[in-house]
Amino acid sequence: MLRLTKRTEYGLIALVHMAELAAARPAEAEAEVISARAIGDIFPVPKRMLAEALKHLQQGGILESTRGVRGGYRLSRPADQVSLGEIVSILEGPPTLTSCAGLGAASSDGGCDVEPVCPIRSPLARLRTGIWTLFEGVTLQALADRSADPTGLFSATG
Amino acid sequence: MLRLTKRTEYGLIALVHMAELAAARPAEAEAEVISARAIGDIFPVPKRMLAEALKHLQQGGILESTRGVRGGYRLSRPADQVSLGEIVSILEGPPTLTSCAGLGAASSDGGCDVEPVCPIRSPLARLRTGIWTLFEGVTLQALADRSADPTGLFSATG
DNA sequence: GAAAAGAGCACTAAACTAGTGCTGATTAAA
DNA sequence: TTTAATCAGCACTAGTTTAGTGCTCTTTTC
Repeated sequence: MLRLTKRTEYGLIALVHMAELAAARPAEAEAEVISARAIGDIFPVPKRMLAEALKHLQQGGILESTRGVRGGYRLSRPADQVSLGEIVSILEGPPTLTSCAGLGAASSDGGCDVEPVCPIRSPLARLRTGIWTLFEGVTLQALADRSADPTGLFSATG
Repeated sequence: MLRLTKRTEYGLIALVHMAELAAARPAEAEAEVISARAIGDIFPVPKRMLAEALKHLQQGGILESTRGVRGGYRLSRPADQVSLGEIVSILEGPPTLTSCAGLGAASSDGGCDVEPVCPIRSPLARLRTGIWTLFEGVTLQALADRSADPTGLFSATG
């Protein structure tokens, strides 16, 4: 039912928390690292899964990691330069909607028998683009600003 | 990865096909019924799964069924009065995005330990609304019009 | 009747998800 | 130099979901 995985949820919780910490700091101050353990102590989520998510986010370039005692993670970019699309894409791949509507188009269509006569391929591909656009337009900053509408669809500027 | 199920795909294929048939007919003409077998003969999809999808769509009120020889299904409403949101909602439930962000809000939150301190509940609920709005805004008619943008997000009127 | 078609229930196999176990590498601090 | 905190990597299990099939029953036209 168009659901994000738990790992993505945990990753998002951690990222939003880091963005909130950053917002509470003077803009010039360097971001301090925060360990997976520390985040897991704050939010009652399975610590190992949380660590998995953080690891992936590091590999995806959203987080920087420091190892060893007093190590941890921090955002590698300001929160307003990280999109939800990028986060979700790293943690569970880009939204595909259907098996045949991958971003790369033709490459992933090999296995679909319907493709030559499929009446929904093209419209669903456009719909997927719409969803993707929505995700790309939501920044981590917007997610962390709890009172705001992250999509911008319902605010005055829309 | 935010993917629709196969059953939903098959249901959409059938519905779009019916909408195309309707478009090729004079507006006043009554829609003829088309059997699950006939649709399955046109598109190379598992016939039984297709039948499952059609059955659900009938139960959901989008299709009318006629039993017996020469029976089958037809749209119970014009294609421009059926939204993709309604279709998806019938075939796999409304998009929830996260386990705790159900449409009914509080009722489905019982099992979430994070809820009291969750930093992403509210923003994700708004994002879910955005996706839902997108789905609600796409009509079956728009899906059947292959050259058009079903979301309306990228057309001149947007 | 016979055959075509939908309605309903139950079942299996494969894939995915959530979560855990364990070991290794790196680094600050005692 | 030892210790402990922390990230990094691999593999494994159990539960759930998804895809697809089997079978029977009812309805309706011919």
